[in-house]
Amino acid sequence: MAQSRHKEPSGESAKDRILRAAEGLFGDRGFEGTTARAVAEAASVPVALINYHYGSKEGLYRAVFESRTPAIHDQRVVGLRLARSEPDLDRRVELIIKALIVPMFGLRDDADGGAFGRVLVRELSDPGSEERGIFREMFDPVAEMMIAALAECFPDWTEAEVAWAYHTMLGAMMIVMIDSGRIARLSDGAATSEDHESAATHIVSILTAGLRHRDRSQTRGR
Amino acid sequence: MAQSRHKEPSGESAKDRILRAAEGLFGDRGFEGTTARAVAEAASVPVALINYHYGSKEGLYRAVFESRTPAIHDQRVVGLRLARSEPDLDRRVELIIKALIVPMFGLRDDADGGAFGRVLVRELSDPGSEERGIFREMFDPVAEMMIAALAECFPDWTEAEVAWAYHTMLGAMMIVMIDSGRIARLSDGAATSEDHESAATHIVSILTAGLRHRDRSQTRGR
DNA sequence: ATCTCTCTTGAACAAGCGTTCAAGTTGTTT
DNA sequence: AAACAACTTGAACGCTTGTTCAAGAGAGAT
Repeated sequence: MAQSRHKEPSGESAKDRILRAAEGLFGDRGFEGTTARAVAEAASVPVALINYHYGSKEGLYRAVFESRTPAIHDQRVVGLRLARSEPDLDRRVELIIKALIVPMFGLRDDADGGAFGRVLVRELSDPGSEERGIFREMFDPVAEMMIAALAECFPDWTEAEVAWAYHTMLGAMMIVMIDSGRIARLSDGAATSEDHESAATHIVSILTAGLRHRDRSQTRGR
Repeated sequence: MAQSRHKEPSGESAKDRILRAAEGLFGDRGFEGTTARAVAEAASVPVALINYHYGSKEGLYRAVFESRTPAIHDQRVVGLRLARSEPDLDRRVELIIKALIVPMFGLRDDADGGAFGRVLVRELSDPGSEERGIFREMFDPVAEMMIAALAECFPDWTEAEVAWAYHTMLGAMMIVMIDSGRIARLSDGAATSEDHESAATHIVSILTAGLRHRDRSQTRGR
């Protein structure tokens, strides 16, 4: 039996319920805005259980990342391997962009509901993130792989050009992850971040064209 | 005399010192992560003065937006008017993108140090933002103008295509505003968000090409 | 039945939170 | 000089925060 020795009436351990509740609340209210008691109530457990299982509030926060990151990492690596097997460089660019974006948007399908995406962007927005080192540990390795793959597509680009290409992609992805209705409001419902499939199609098409056809006369050699 | 009737030994009133300190702290630690006492200490005033001048912590938060938004708004409107006077639609696109991005990056030059940019992205990431309505009040009107200007450049595009073009631009801008060193780290210093002029050049060139040359076969008529 | 180990519980802790209040200061007006 | 209004101050308020603690519950091993 993979689970603990205790009974699991609802099919989910208290420890897991805490993690799932925490993910949702960290996404909605941020790390500081989320109280241990709110997590406990959402998970239907006493507050003390959080510290028993995760040591501290920050321990719980890290656990949320550790629970979601590996799947995203793996999907990106697979997507990147697929992209590298495409000999046509123009089509390979599109596959690289998809390898970055699709695993992230896929989360919105899960029970997750996009909560982890919001947690992630919040962590990226926080200058204190550098101290915690979550991104350095969990995301920088894949990021370097993606940048390297991009550099192979454009052998004559400068390092800065490749770097900004990657971060432009990242930024475009971010806005879908954090949107909570403004995109739909501004477009009268014509576009919505909840339809991630459509969002991915639009963004990928713009980014792909942007990388393929960018004017380098101002940026080359800087 | 534009100032209060009291003496201004340091050339800046206590009320302004509070506002400036608050902007920095809200940017670094977020709304919930910033304590009234930290703001008071940074501004060298007693805590009580915050509530006297701004009513509450949230009142101070709104005041930060009210102090920065008008200048950005005006610069964007001017940039947009300039863009509309450009008859060549291909070149007009680039001017519209610059009208969005340049006023925002310009803040990094000021004593501001990019703090307001971080406050802004944090507010956008917060689902509670919809209740507060800061974006609806202060940013949606210009956003609608920019989307309309974009639609004029591409008369055959669907509403969704225009909407996603705008939000892709917005996302790319965001990542520069919130970066606190990761871009430089991942590129070994070849790219840095502190050099906003270079950042703007790179991002504008990618976005301009992305809008001009995007493949619409997947998005047209959806 | 007893022991042991893991998990769970409610109560308590000190520290910090945003806000309020009455008293004091300062420059202007009467 | 007395009254006034705007601003500043330090202390205090009630409340919430993350964390700790000792006691209890439940299942497998002896």
